Amino acid sequence: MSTLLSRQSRTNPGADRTVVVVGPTASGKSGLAVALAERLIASGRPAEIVNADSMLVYRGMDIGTAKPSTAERGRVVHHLVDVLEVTETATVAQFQRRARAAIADCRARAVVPIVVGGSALYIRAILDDFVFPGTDPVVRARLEAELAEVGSPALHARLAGTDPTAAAAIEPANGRRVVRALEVIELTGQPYAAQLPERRYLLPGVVQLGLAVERPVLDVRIAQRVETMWADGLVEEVTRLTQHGLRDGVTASRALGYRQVLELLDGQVDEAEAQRRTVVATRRFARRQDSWFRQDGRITWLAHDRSDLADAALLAAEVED
RNA sequence: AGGGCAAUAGCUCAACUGGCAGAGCAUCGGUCUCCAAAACCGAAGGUUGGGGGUUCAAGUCCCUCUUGCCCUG
Repeated sequence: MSTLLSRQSRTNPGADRTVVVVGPTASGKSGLAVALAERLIASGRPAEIVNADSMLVYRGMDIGTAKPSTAERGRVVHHLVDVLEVTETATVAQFQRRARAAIADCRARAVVPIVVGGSALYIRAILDDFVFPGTDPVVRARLEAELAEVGSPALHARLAGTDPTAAAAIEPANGRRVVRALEVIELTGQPYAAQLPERRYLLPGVVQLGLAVERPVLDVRIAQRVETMWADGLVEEVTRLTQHGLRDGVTASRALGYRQVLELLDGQVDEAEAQRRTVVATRRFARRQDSWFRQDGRITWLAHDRSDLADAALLAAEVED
C-alpha cells in the first residue's frame, strides 16, 4: 500500500504509460487486466482496456471466446470488443488501425490504455513498426480460385519466378501465404519483401506483462474451460450464430470451439468428439502463442498463481523501461 | 464349456501369395507483415500381447498362454 501511495504522489503518474498484458489462452489475462485497471482507477489514474484478441471483436461470440462479462465491462471500459458481425472478416490491418486509434484516444484523455490479448501478431502490429501493404478483394478472390484449381506448389513456382526471395521464405505448401505474396506483388508492383520488423516500440512508455503458466497446469485449465463453455451453452450459442451467417464468416467460423461445434451441427462428429477436438485445438493454439511470446525479450513475466498478482502487475507496469 | 474373430506407435488403423514395420491424429519443436483462435514445416515415437516352433528370412505360417469381442449352449 505504501508503494501505491508513493506512486500516487508523483507529479504525472502513468500519464504516458501503455500497459500490455499477454499470455496464452486461459492464463487469466482478462481478469488481470480488469484488476489492474481497477487498481489504477482506485489510485486516481483512469485506465481503460483495449482488446487485442482476434475473436473478441465478434458480436454474439461470448461463451466460446470467454468474453469479459457485462459486469466487468461495466466497471472498466473495453475497446474493440463486439465491433464486428460474424460474417465480417477480421484483419490485422483493420485491427491495427482501430487499436492504435483507441490507444491514442486514451492517451489524449490521460487514460492509461491496457492492451490485453492473445493474438500475438495483432499485439505486435500495434506496438511495433508494421506497415501492411493493401489488399484487394477481387485480386485475392482470383488468386484463391487459382489456388483451389492448381494447388499451392504451382502458385509457389510462379512466385519463385517473379520474386525468388519471397518464394524462398514461404513454404510451397502454405497456399495462404503464397497467395498473399502474389497479391502484394500484383498490387504494388514491388517484391514481397515481407518479414517481421524488429522488436521496437513505436510509442514511448510501453510495458508488456506476460502471464506465465506451466504447460501441465495450462492443459488442465484449458480442459476445464472448455467443459465450462459447453455447460454454459456454447452449442446453443453457435446454433444461434448460424442463423446470423456464422458459416459464411471466414474468420469467425474458424474460431476455437465454434469450428468444432459447427462440425457437430453438421453431423461430422458427436458431441464428445467435438468437445475433445476443441480441447486439443486449444492446447495447440496455446503452444503457438507461447512460441511468439517466449521470443519477446521485452515481456516481464509474472507467475499466474502468485497471490499478489494484480499488485505485482501494477508495480511492474510502473517500472521505467 | 465349445467354436469363430481379433491383438501392430499414446489413439484409430495399414503392411499383395513370408522379404528393410507405415499413415492419420495426439505429443514435442519450429515458421509467421491484411482470414492469425488462421495457414504451414520438422522431429521423436515400436521387443508387432507373452512364450515356443518352422524358415536363409515371421507382423504374416504352426503350437501354446493371456486379454477382448461375436456365435452356440
